[in-house]
Amino acid sequence: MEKEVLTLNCQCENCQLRALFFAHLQQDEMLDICNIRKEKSFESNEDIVRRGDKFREFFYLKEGLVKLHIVKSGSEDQIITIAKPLDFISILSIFSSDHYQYTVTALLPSVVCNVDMSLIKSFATKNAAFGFDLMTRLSKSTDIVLLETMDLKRLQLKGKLAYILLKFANHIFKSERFDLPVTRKEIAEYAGVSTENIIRALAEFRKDQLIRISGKEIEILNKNRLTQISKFG
Amino acid sequence: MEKEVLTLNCQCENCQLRALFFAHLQQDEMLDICNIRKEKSFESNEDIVRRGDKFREFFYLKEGLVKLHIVKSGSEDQIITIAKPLDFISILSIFSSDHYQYTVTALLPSVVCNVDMSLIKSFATKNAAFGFDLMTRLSKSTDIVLLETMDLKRLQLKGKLAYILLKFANHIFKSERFDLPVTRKEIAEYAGVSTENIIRALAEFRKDQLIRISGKEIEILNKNRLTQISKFG
DNA sequence: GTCATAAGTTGATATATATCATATGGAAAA
DNA sequence: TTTTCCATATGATATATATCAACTTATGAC
Repeated sequence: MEKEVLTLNCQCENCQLRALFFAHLQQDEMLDICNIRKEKSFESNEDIVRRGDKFREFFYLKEGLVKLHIVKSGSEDQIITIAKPLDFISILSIFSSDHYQYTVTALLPSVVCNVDMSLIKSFATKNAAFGFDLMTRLSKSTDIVLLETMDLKRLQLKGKLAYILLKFANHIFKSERFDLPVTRKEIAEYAGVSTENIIRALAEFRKDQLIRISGKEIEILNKNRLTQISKFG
Repeated sequence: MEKEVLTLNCQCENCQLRALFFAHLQQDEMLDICNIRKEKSFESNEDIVRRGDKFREFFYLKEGLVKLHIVKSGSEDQIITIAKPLDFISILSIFSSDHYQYTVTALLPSVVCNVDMSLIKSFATKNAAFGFDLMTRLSKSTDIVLLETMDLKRLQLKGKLAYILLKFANHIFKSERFDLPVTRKEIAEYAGVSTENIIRALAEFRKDQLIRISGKEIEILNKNRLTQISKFG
C-alpha cells in the first residue's frame, strides 16, 4: 500500500530533486516527502513567491522558467537572475531568513514542487550528508549568480545585452533560435539600463547581422562576434 | 596535558568562530581543531587568497578588514564587497568549488585563523547541527552581499558613494569619524565608476557640508541627508 | 635626502546613456 | 466592435559619467 503511494506521488522521472537531493535520504524519509509533496502550476507572469512572504514550504522548480527580482515601490524592478530547473535558485536564501528576500515570478508556464519546510529543515539538521549536499548546491548557485551579476555590472550596454542573449542561447534554451520569454523592458531591468536603449541596441545588432529578430523570435547569426561583445563590450 | 594544549592554542576570547561555530562540536573535536589551527598575519595590501588557488584550508578572519575582489588581466579590478570579522565572507564559495573564485586581500593588518579543510568538511558531513549552522551563516552572508550588490547597481554615482561611506560609518567602524582603509581608486572599483568622479563627488559632499575630509580621515556631518542620497541618489 | 612612483586633484572634453516626445501595432477589456 | 493599454519603436535632446591631460602631493626605495 505504501509502495503504491510512492509510485503514485513520486513518479517524476525528470525530477532532479529526486535524483540529486534525495540520494541521501532513507526509504521511509522519501516516503514522507512523497506523501506530503504538492505540485503547483503557474502561468507566465504569476508570482510564485513574493518578497516578505513567510517561508512555509521548500519549493523546487520542476519545469518552466522564472525570474528572481527585487520589487520596490518608487523604483524600477531589478532582475537579479533568470533561472531554469536545476539552477536551484529556488533554494537561494532559504536558510538565511524566515522570509523571502526576493520575488520569484514565472516567465513561462512553470511547475513547482512543494514540500513542507520543517520537514526539509529536520532532514538537514539530522542527516549531515543531505545537509552537506544541499549546502554545496546552494553555494554553487549563489556563486554563479554573484559572478554573473559582477559580469553584468562591468559591461557596457551592448555587452550586457549580448551577455543576456547568449545566456538564453547557451544556457537556457541551448539553441541559436528561440522565443524571448521576456519583454524588452525586462531585459532592461536585468541589464540595469533603459528600455529604449535595449531596443536600439537590438536594432543595431540586427543591422550588423549579429542576430535576426521578428517580434519575440531571436536567432543568433554571429555567435563569435556576440561572444566577444559580451566579454569586452 | 591535553587540557593544557587546549588552553595554549584556543585562548582566543574574541574569536566568534569559537563562540558561534564550534558550539556544535564535541570536546575532542574542539581539541583536534585547537591542535592543528594556525594563525597567520597579513599586512595591508597582502593577498590572503588568490582566485584560482586550491582550497586547502578553511580560514576565518579573526581581526582586520579585507576586500573580496575579482582580478582580471585586461580589465579593472572589481571589488565585490568589503568585510570584517563576523561577516563570514571568508567562507563564501568554500563549498562550491575546489578553487577560490575570488581574491581576498587585506585592507588593514589582519589575522586569519586556518584549519585544515578536510577536517571541517568531515565535521560538516558527520555533524548535521554543525553543518546546518554553517549553511545558515553562509546563506546569510551571501544574501547580504547580493542585496548590497543590487543596491549599488541601482544607484547613481553619488548614491553609490554615500552608500559606501555609510557602510564604513555604520557597519564597519560604527563611528561617524574614521580613517578610510581604501584608496579613492578602490572606492571607484567598489562602486563601479571612475576614480576621478569619486574624487569629484567627495569634493562636492564636502562643499555641501555632508562630510569633512582630510586625506584618509572622514567625518560624517549630515548622516540624514547622506542616508537619503544612499537610498534615492 | 632625492628620486621615483603612486595617490589625489581639477578642468576640459568626449561619450554613453537616460529622458522626453511621439507614433504604431497588437492584445486584452469593455 | 471599440476602447484602452502596453510593448515596441525611433528621433531629439539632456544628463551622467568616462576619458584625457596636466598638475600637486604623498609615500616608499635607494
